[in-house]
Amino acid sequence: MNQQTESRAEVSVRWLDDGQQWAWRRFLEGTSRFYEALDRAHDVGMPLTLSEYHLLAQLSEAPERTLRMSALAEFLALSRSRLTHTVDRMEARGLVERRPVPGDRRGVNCVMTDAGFAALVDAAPQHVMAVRRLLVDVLEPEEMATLGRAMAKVADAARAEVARAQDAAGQAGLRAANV
Amino acid sequence: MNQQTESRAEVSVRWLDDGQQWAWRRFLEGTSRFYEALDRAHDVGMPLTLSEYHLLAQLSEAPERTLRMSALAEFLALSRSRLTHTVDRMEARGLVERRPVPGDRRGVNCVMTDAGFAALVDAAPQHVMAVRRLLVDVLEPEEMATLGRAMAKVADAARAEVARAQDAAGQAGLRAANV
DNA sequence: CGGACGTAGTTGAGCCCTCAACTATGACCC
DNA sequence: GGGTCATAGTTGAGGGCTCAACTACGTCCG
Repeated sequence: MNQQTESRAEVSVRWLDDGQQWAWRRFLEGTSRFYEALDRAHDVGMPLTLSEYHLLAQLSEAPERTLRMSALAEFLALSRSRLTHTVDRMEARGLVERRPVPGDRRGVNCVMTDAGFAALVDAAPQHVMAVRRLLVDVLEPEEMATLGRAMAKVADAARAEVARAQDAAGQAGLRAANV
Repeated sequence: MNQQTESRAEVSVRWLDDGQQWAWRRFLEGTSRFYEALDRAHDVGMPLTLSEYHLLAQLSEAPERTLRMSALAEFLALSRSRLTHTVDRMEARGLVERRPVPGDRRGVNCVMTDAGFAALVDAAPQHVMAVRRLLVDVLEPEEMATLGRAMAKVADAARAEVARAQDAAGQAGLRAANV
Protein backbone atom coordinates (compact mmCIF):
# COMPACT_ATOMS: atom_id res chain seq x y z
CA MET A 1 0.00 0.00 0.00
CA ASN A 2 2.79 2.35 0.93
CA GLN A 3 4.52 1.54 -2.30
CA GLN A 4 1.41 2.33 -4.29
CA THR A 5 1.16 5.68 -2.58
CA GLU A 6 4.81 6.33 -3.36
CA SER A 7 4.39 5.53 -7.01
CA ARG A 8 1.59 8.08 -7.26
CA ALA A 9 3.60 10.80 -5.55
CA GLU A 10 4.24 13.94 -7.54
CA VAL A 11 7.93 13.79 -6.80
CA SER A 12 8.81 11.48 -9.65
CA VAL A 13 6.57 12.93 -12.36
CA ARG A 14 8.31 14.32 -15.40
CA TRP A 15 6.03 17.16 -16.43
CA LEU A 16 5.76 18.21 -20.04
CA ASP A 17 7.98 21.06 -21.18
CA ASP A 18 6.44 24.00 -23.01
CA GLY A 19 6.94 22.57 -26.47
CA GLN A 20 5.51 19.21 -25.53
CA GLN A 21 2.59 20.86 -23.81
CA TRP A 22 1.92 22.97 -26.87
CA ALA A 23 2.06 20.01 -29.25
CA TRP A 24 -0.15 17.90 -27.00
CA ARG A 25 -2.80 20.57 -26.81
CA ARG A 26 -2.75 21.05 -30.58
CA PHE A 27 -3.23 17.31 -30.90
CA LEU A 28 -6.20 17.37 -28.56
CA GLU A 29 -7.86 20.30 -30.23
CA GLY A 30 -7.02 19.16 -33.74
CA THR A 31 -8.41 15.66 -33.38
CA SER A 32 -11.51 16.95 -31.66
CA ARG A 33 -12.30 19.56 -34.28
CA PHE A 34 -11.32 17.30 -37.15
CA TYR A 35 -13.68 14.48 -36.19
CA GLU A 36 -16.44 16.92 -35.43
CA ALA A 37 -16.14 18.44 -38.90
CA LEU A 38 -15.86 15.06 -40.60
CA ASP A 39 -18.92 13.75 -38.74
CA ARG A 40 -20.79 16.83 -39.81
CA ALA A 41 -19.79 16.30 -43.43
CA HIS A 42 -21.27 12.81 -43.22
CA ASP A 43 -24.44 13.97 -41.55
CA VAL A 44 -25.26 16.46 -44.30
CA GLY A 45 -25.79 14.72 -47.60
CA MET A 46 -24.48 11.23 -46.84
CA PRO A 47 -26.69 8.37 -45.69
CA LEU A 48 -23.78 6.82 -43.77
CA THR A 49 -22.18 7.93 -40.55
CA LEU A 50 -18.41 7.89 -40.36
CA SER A 51 -18.20 4.58 -38.53
CA GLU A 52 -20.73 2.95 -40.83
CA TYR A 53 -18.67 4.14 -43.76
CA HIS A 54 -15.51 2.63 -42.33
CA LEU A 55 -17.26 -0.62 -41.60
CA LEU A 56 -18.44 -0.91 -45.20
CA ALA A 57 -15.04 0.16 -46.53
CA GLN A 58 -13.41 -2.62 -44.55
CA LEU A 59 -15.91 -5.18 -45.79
CA SER A 60 -15.49 -4.05 -49.38
CA GLU A 61 -11.84 -5.07 -49.30
CA ALA A 62 -12.42 -8.49 -47.76
CA PRO A 63 -12.85 -11.66 -49.80
CA GLU A 64 -16.54 -12.22 -50.57
CA ARG A 65 -17.13 -8.84 -48.90
CA THR A 66 -17.40 -10.87 -45.73
CA LEU A 67 -15.70 -10.70 -42.35
CA ARG A 68 -16.26 -12.32 -39.00
CA MET A 69 -17.58 -10.00 -36.33
CA SER A 70 -14.44 -10.45 -34.26
CA ALA A 71 -12.14 -9.64 -37.20
CA LEU A 72 -14.20 -6.59 -38.05
CA ALA A 73 -14.05 -5.40 -34.46
CA GLU A 74 -10.29 -5.78 -34.43
CA PHE A 75 -9.75 -3.97 -37.74
CA LEU A 76 -11.99 -1.09 -36.82
CA ALA A 77 -10.79 -0.89 -33.22
CA LEU A 78 -14.37 -1.25 -31.97
CA SER A 79 -15.58 -3.13 -28.94
CA ARG A 80 -17.57 -6.26 -29.68
CA SER A 81 -20.58 -4.78 -28.06
CA ARG A 82 -20.45 -1.63 -30.10
CA LEU A 83 -20.04 -3.62 -33.27
CA THR A 84 -23.08 -5.76 -32.40
CA HIS A 85 -25.22 -2.67 -31.93
CA THR A 86 -23.89 -0.99 -35.08
CA VAL A 87 -24.47 -4.08 -37.20
CA ASP A 88 -27.97 -4.38 -35.73
CA ARG A 89 -28.83 -0.96 -37.06
CA MET A 90 -27.15 -1.48 -40.43
CA GLU A 91 -28.81 -4.84 -40.90
CA ALA A 92 -32.19 -3.23 -40.26
CA ARG A 93 -31.41 -0.83 -43.10
CA GLY A 94 -30.34 -3.63 -45.40
CA LEU A 95 -26.69 -2.56 -45.69
CA VAL A 96 -25.24 -5.79 -44.28
CA GLU A 97 -26.41 -9.27 -43.39
CA ARG A 98 -25.46 -11.77 -40.71
CA ARG A 99 -24.63 -15.35 -41.69
CA PRO A 100 -23.36 -18.27 -39.63
CA VAL A 101 -19.68 -19.10 -40.02
CA PRO A 102 -19.30 -22.53 -41.62
CA GLY A 103 -17.42 -24.81 -39.25
CA ASP A 104 -17.69 -22.70 -36.09
CA ARG A 105 -21.14 -22.36 -34.69
CA ARG A 106 -20.06 -19.61 -32.31
CA GLY A 107 -19.09 -17.33 -35.15
CA VAL A 108 -21.10 -14.83 -37.15
CA ASN A 109 -20.10 -13.46 -40.51
CA CYS A 110 -20.97 -9.96 -41.54
CA VAL A 111 -21.64 -9.69 -45.27
CA MET A 112 -22.07 -6.50 -47.25
CA THR A 113 -25.21 -6.48 -49.38
CA ASP A 114 -25.48 -4.92 -52.81
CA ALA A 115 -27.35 -2.05 -51.24
CA GLY A 116 -24.47 -1.63 -48.81
CA PHE A 117 -21.97 -1.56 -51.64
CA ALA A 118 -24.05 0.96 -53.52
CA ALA A 119 -24.24 3.18 -50.44
CA LEU A 120 -20.47 2.99 -50.04
CA VAL A 121 -19.81 3.86 -53.68
CA ASP A 122 -22.25 6.73 -53.42
CA ALA A 123 -20.64 8.18 -50.30
CA ALA A 124 -17.01 7.60 -51.23
CA PRO A 125 -16.38 10.75 -53.30
CA GLN A 126 -17.76 13.09 -50.68
CA HIS A 127 -15.96 11.24 -47.94
CA VAL A 128 -12.59 11.39 -49.68
CA MET A 129 -13.03 15.02 -50.55
CA ALA A 130 -13.78 15.82 -46.93
CA VAL A 131 -10.71 13.93 -45.73
CA ARG A 132 -8.61 15.87 -48.23
CA ARG A 133 -10.11 19.22 -47.34
CA LEU A 134 -9.71 18.66 -43.61
CA LEU A 135 -6.47 16.71 -43.40
CA VAL A 136 -4.50 15.53 -46.41
CA ASP A 137 -4.49 18.73 -48.44
CA VAL A 138 -3.93 20.86 -45.35
CA LEU A 139 -0.52 19.28 -44.71
CA GLU A 140 2.73 19.13 -46.61
CA PRO A 141 3.27 15.64 -48.04
CA GLU A 142 6.18 15.18 -45.69
CA GLU A 143 4.08 16.23 -42.69
CA MET A 144 1.41 13.74 -43.69
CA ALA A 145 3.99 10.97 -43.91
CA THR A 146 5.41 11.82 -40.50
CA LEU A 147 1.89 11.94 -39.08
CA GLY A 148 1.27 8.44 -40.38
CA ARG A 149 4.49 7.05 -38.94
CA ALA A 150 3.90 8.76 -35.61
CA MET A 151 0.33 7.54 -35.27
CA ALA A 152 1.38 4.01 -36.16
CA LYS A 153 3.71 4.09 -33.15
CA VAL A 154 0.98 5.55 -30.97
CA ALA A 155 -1.47 2.86 -32.02
CA ASP A 156 1.07 0.18 -31.12
CA ALA A 157 1.73 1.73 -27.72
CA ALA A 158 -1.98 1.94 -26.95
CA ARG A 159 -2.62 -1.60 -28.12
CA ALA A 160 0.21 -2.84 -25.91
CA GLU A 161 -1.11 -0.96 -22.90
CA VAL A 162 -4.62 -2.33 -23.27
CA ALA A 163 -3.20 -5.86 -23.67
CA ARG A 164 -1.13 -5.37 -20.48
CA ALA A 165 -4.22 -4.21 -18.59
CA GLN A 166 -6.18 -7.26 -19.71
CA ASP A 167 -3.38 -9.57 -18.62
CA ALA A 168 -3.30 -7.88 -15.24
CA ALA A 169 -7.06 -8.34 -14.90
CA GLY A 170 -6.61 -12.02 -15.73
CA GLN A 171 -3.96 -12.36 -13.04
CA ALA A 172 -6.22 -10.67 -10.52
CA GLY A 173 -8.96 -13.13 -11.39
CA LEU A 174 -6.61 -16.04 -10.77
CA ARG A 175 -5.51 -14.59 -7.48
CA ALA A 176 -9.11 -14.12 -6.40
CA ALA A 177 -9.92 -17.70 -7.37
CA ASN A 178 -7.00 -18.96 -5.25
CA VAL A 179 -8.06 -17.29 -2.04
CA MET B 1 -30.28 20.35 -59.38
CA ASN B 2 -28.33 19.14 -62.36
CA GLN B 3 -25.32 21.08 -61.19
CA GLN B 4 -25.51 19.47 -57.78
CA THR B 5 -25.53 16.05 -59.36
CA GLU B 6 -22.54 17.03 -61.45
CA SER B 7 -20.56 18.26 -58.48
CA ARG B 8 -21.05 14.92 -56.76
CA ALA B 9 -19.92 12.91 -59.76
CA GLU B 10 -17.00 10.59 -59.23
CA VAL B 11 -15.21 11.97 -62.26
CA SER B 12 -13.53 14.84 -60.48
CA VAL B 13 -12.53 13.07 -57.25
CA ARG B 14 -8.84 12.91 -56.51
CA TRP B 15 -8.52 9.62 -54.67
CA LEU B 16 -5.80 9.12 -52.09
CA ASP B 17 -2.59 7.49 -53.24
CA ASP B 18 -1.21 4.50 -51.35
CA GLY B 19 0.98 6.53 -49.04
CA GLN B 20 -1.80 8.94 -48.18
CA GLN B 21 -4.21 6.10 -47.64
CA TRP B 22 -1.75 4.38 -45.33
CA ALA B 23 -1.09 7.52 -43.30
CA TRP B 24 -4.79 8.31 -43.04
CA ARG B 25 -5.62 4.85 -41.75
CA ARG B 26 -2.80 5.03 -39.21
CA PHE B 27 -4.24 8.34 -38.06
CA LEU B 28 -7.70 6.83 -37.67
CA GLU B 29 -6.52 3.79 -35.80
CA GLY B 30 -3.98 5.69 -33.73
CA THR B 31 -6.37 8.34 -32.47
CA SER B 32 -9.04 5.76 -31.74
CA ARG B 33 -6.78 3.49 -29.75
CA PHE B 34 -5.01 6.37 -28.05
CA TYR B 35 -8.16 7.95 -26.67
CA GLU B 36 -9.54 4.59 -25.67
CA ALA B 37 -6.40 3.82 -23.66
CA LEU B 38 -6.27 7.29 -22.13
CA ASP B 39 -9.93 7.11 -21.12
CA ARG B 40 -9.24 3.76 -19.56
CA ALA B 41 -6.32 5.17 -17.60
CA HIS B 42 -8.67 7.81 -16.19
CA ASP B 43 -11.37 5.32 -15.35
CA VAL B 44 -9.09 3.17 -13.23
CA GLY B 45 -7.77 5.10 -10.28
CA MET B 46 -8.75 8.66 -11.18
CA PRO B 47 -11.96 10.31 -10.02
CA LEU B 48 -12.03 12.51 -13.13
CA THR B 49 -12.87 11.57 -16.70
CA LEU B 50 -10.66 12.94 -19.42
CA SER B 51 -12.98 15.77 -20.35
CA GLU B 52 -13.58 16.70 -16.72
CA TYR B 53 -9.83 16.82 -16.26
CA HIS B 54 -9.38 19.13 -19.22
CA LEU B 55 -12.17 21.35 -18.03
CA LEU B 56 -10.53 21.77 -14.63
CA ALA B 57 -7.11 22.22 -16.21
CA GLN B 58 -8.46 25.06 -18.30
CA LEU B 59 -10.10 26.70 -15.31
CA SER B 60 -6.94 26.36 -13.23
CA GLU B 61 -5.09 28.62 -15.65
CA ALA B 62 -7.75 31.30 -15.81
CA PRO B 63 -7.77 34.39 -13.59
CA GLU B 64 -9.73 33.69 -10.41
CA ARG B 65 -10.05 30.11 -11.70
CA THR B 66 -13.14 31.39 -13.44
CA LEU B 67 -14.33 31.34 -17.03
CA ARG B 68 -17.57 32.09 -18.77
CA MET B 69 -19.40 29.08 -20.10
CA SER B 70 -19.02 30.29 -23.66
CA ALA B 71 -15.26 30.83 -23.30
CA LEU B 72 -14.86 27.42 -21.73
CA ALA B 73 -16.82 25.81 -24.56
CA GLU B 74 -14.61 27.52 -27.13
CA PHE B 75 -11.33 26.57 -25.42
CA LEU B 76 -12.35 22.96 -24.96
CA ALA B 77 -14.01 22.66 -28.37
CA LEU B 78 -17.23 21.49 -26.72
CA SER B 79 -20.77 22.32 -27.74
CA ARG B 80 -22.63 24.62 -25.38
CA SER B 81 -25.12 21.92 -24.64
CA ARG B 82 -22.48 19.39 -23.78
CA LEU B 83 -20.76 21.85 -21.51
CA THR B 84 -24.03 22.60 -19.71
CA HIS B 85 -24.57 18.90 -19.02
CA THR B 86 -20.97 18.31 -17.98
CA VAL B 87 -20.97 21.29 -15.63
CA ASP B 88 -24.29 20.06 -14.19
CA ARG B 89 -22.67 16.80 -13.20
CA MET B 90 -19.47 18.40 -11.90
CA GLU B 91 -21.41 20.96 -9.91
CA ALA B 92 -23.38 18.17 -8.27
CA ARG B 93 -20.07 16.69 -7.16
CA GLY B 94 -18.82 20.01 -5.84
CA LEU B 95 -15.96 20.39 -8.33
CA VAL B 96 -17.19 23.66 -9.84
CA GLU B 97 -19.81 26.32 -9.13
CA ARG B 98 -21.98 28.54 -11.30
CA ARG B 99 -22.08 32.28 -10.65
CA PRO B 100 -23.76 35.11 -12.54
CA VAL B 101 -21.48 37.26 -14.68
CA PRO B 102 -21.38 40.82 -13.33
CA GLY B 103 -22.63 43.21 -15.99
CA ASP B 104 -24.22 40.69 -18.34
CA ARG B 105 -27.25 38.95 -17.03
CA ARG B 106 -27.21 36.40 -19.84
CA GLY B 107 -23.83 35.09 -18.81
CA VAL B 108 -22.81 32.38 -16.36
CA ASN B 109 -19.36 32.01 -14.88
CA CYS B 110 -17.94 28.62 -14.09
CA VAL B 111 -15.68 28.70 -11.02
CA MET B 112 -13.43 25.91 -9.84
CA THR B 113 -13.91 25.09 -6.16
CA ASP B 114 -11.14 24.10 -3.77
CA ALA B 115 -12.36 20.52 -4.05
CA GLY B 116 -12.07 20.81 -7.81
CA PHE B 117 -8.54 22.08 -7.55
CA ALA B 118 -7.62 19.29 -5.16
CA ALA B 119 -9.05 16.71 -7.56
CA LEU B 120 -7.04 18.19 -10.41
CA VAL B 121 -3.80 18.19 -8.42
CA ASP B 122 -4.46 14.63 -7.37
CA ALA B 123 -5.08 13.40 -10.91
CA ALA B 124 -2.38 15.39 -12.67
CA PRO B 125 0.59 13.05 -12.12
CA GLN B 126 -1.23 9.99 -13.39
CA HIS B 127 -2.66 11.92 -16.28
CA VAL B 128 0.68 13.28 -17.41
CA MET B 129 2.36 9.91 -17.03
CA ALA B 130 -0.33 8.35 -19.21
CA VAL B 131 0.08 11.02 -21.88
CA ARG B 132 3.83 10.39 -21.86
CA ARG B 133 3.48 6.63 -21.98
CA LEU B 134 0.96 6.70 -24.81
CA LEU B 135 2.14 9.65 -26.88
CA VAL B 136 5.02 11.92 -25.94
CA ASP B 137 7.58 9.28 -25.00
CA VAL B 138 6.58 7.05 -27.90
CA LEU B 139 7.68 9.65 -30.45
CA GLU B 140 10.98 11.26 -31.33
CA PRO B 141 11.04 14.88 -30.16
CA GLU B 142 11.07 15.99 -33.76
CA GLU B 143 8.07 13.80 -34.59
CA MET B 144 6.18 15.27 -31.66
CA ALA B 145 6.95 18.79 -32.87
CA THR B 146 5.77 17.99 -36.38
CA LEU B 147 2.64 16.38 -34.97
CA GLY B 148 1.88 19.57 -33.08
CA ARG B 149 2.38 21.80 -36.11
CA ALA B 150 0.33 19.50 -38.32
CA MET B 151 -2.56 19.27 -35.90
CA ALA B 152 -2.58 23.04 -35.46
CA LYS B 153 -3.18 23.34 -39.20
CA VAL B 154 -5.85 20.67 -39.09
CA ALA B 155 -7.64 22.41 -36.23
CA ASP B 156 -7.65 25.66 -38.21
CA ALA B 157 -9.03 23.96 -41.31
CA ALA B 158 -11.80 22.28 -39.32
CA ARG B 159 -12.68 25.49 -37.52
CA ALA B 160 -12.87 27.32 -40.83
CA GLU B 161 -15.11 24.64 -42.35
CA VAL B 162 -17.54 24.69 -39.45
CA ALA B 163 -17.66 28.48 -39.61
CA ARG B 164 -18.39 28.30 -43.35
CA ALA B 165 -21.19 25.82 -42.76
CA GLN B 166 -22.76 28.07 -40.16
CA ASP B 167 -22.61 31.04 -42.50
CA ALA B 168 -24.27 28.99 -45.21
CA ALA B 169 -27.02 27.98 -42.79
CA GLY B 170 -27.51 31.64 -41.96
CA GLN B 171 -27.82 32.49 -45.65
CA ALA B 172 -30.34 29.70 -46.13
CA GLY B 173 -32.35 31.13 -43.26
CA LEU B 174 -32.39 34.53 -44.90
CA ARG B 175 -33.42 33.06 -48.20
CA ALA B 176 -36.24 31.12 -46.56
CA ALA B 177 -37.43 34.26 -44.80
CA ASN B 178 -37.52 36.13 -48.11
CA VAL B 179 -39.73 33.63 -49.94
C1' DC C 1 -16.05 -38.82 -21.01
C1' DG C 2 -16.44 -34.56 -18.38
C1' DG C 3 -15.13 -30.51 -16.17
C1' DA C 4 -12.59 -26.24 -16.61
C1' DC C 5 -11.31 -22.66 -19.21
C1' DG C 6 -11.25 -19.77 -23.41
C1' DT C 7 -13.62 -17.60 -27.32
C1' DA C 8 -17.71 -15.49 -29.93
C1' DG C 9 -21.33 -12.79 -29.76
C1' DT C 10 -25.61 -10.70 -27.60
C1' DT C 11 -28.36 -8.18 -24.27
C1' DG C 12 -30.15 -4.39 -21.65
C1' DA C 13 -29.46 -0.87 -18.24
C1' DG C 14 -27.28 3.36 -17.55
C1' DC C 15 -24.72 7.17 -19.07
C1' DC C 16 -23.26 10.75 -22.05
C1' DC C 17 -23.85 13.35 -26.16
C1' DT C 18 -26.48 15.56 -29.96
C1' DC C 19 -30.05 18.13 -31.73
C1' DA C 20 -33.72 21.27 -31.94
C1' DA C 21 -36.59 24.12 -29.39
C1' DC C 22 -36.89 27.42 -25.87
C1' DT C 23 -36.08 31.52 -22.47
C1' DA C 24 -33.86 35.50 -21.56
C1' DT C 25 -30.93 39.26 -22.26
C1' DG C 26 -28.10 42.49 -25.06
C1' DA C 27 -27.15 45.30 -29.31
C1' DC C 28 -28.53 47.84 -33.19
C1' DC C 29 -30.99 51.10 -35.70
C1' DC C 30 -34.39 53.72 -37.85
C1' DG D 1 -38.70 53.15 -27.91
C1' DG D 2 -39.83 49.24 -30.07
C1' DG D 3 -38.93 45.86 -33.68
C1' DT D 4 -35.29 42.79 -35.27
C1' DC D 5 -31.47 40.17 -34.89
C1' DA D 6 -27.59 38.22 -32.23
C1' DT D 7 -25.76 36.08 -28.08
C1' DA D 8 -25.89 33.07 -23.75
C1' DG D 9 -27.31 29.29 -21.74
C1' DT D 10 -30.73 25.48 -20.60
C1' DT D 11 -33.84 21.69 -21.39
C1' DG D 12 -35.47 17.16 -22.57
C1' DA D 13 -36.14 13.65 -25.92
C1' DG D 14 -33.75 10.43 -28.59
C1' DG D 15 -29.78 7.76 -29.89
C1' DG D 16 -25.19 5.63 -29.55
C1' DC D 17 -21.72 3.70 -26.51
C1' DT D 18 -19.93 1.28 -22.33
C1' DC D 19 -20.05 -2.10 -19.06
C1' DA D 20 -21.13 -6.30 -16.86
C1' DA D 21 -23.69 -10.31 -17.15
C1' DC D 22 -25.14 -13.95 -19.97
C1' DT D 23 -25.62 -17.84 -23.58
C1' DA D 24 -23.48 -20.86 -26.44
C1' DC D 25 -19.90 -23.20 -28.50
C1' DG D 26 -14.95 -24.93 -28.84
C1' DT D 27 -10.65 -26.85 -26.80
C1' DC D 28 -7.81 -29.09 -23.80
C1' DC D 29 -6.52 -32.75 -20.99
C1' DG D 30 -6.45 -36.03 -17.19
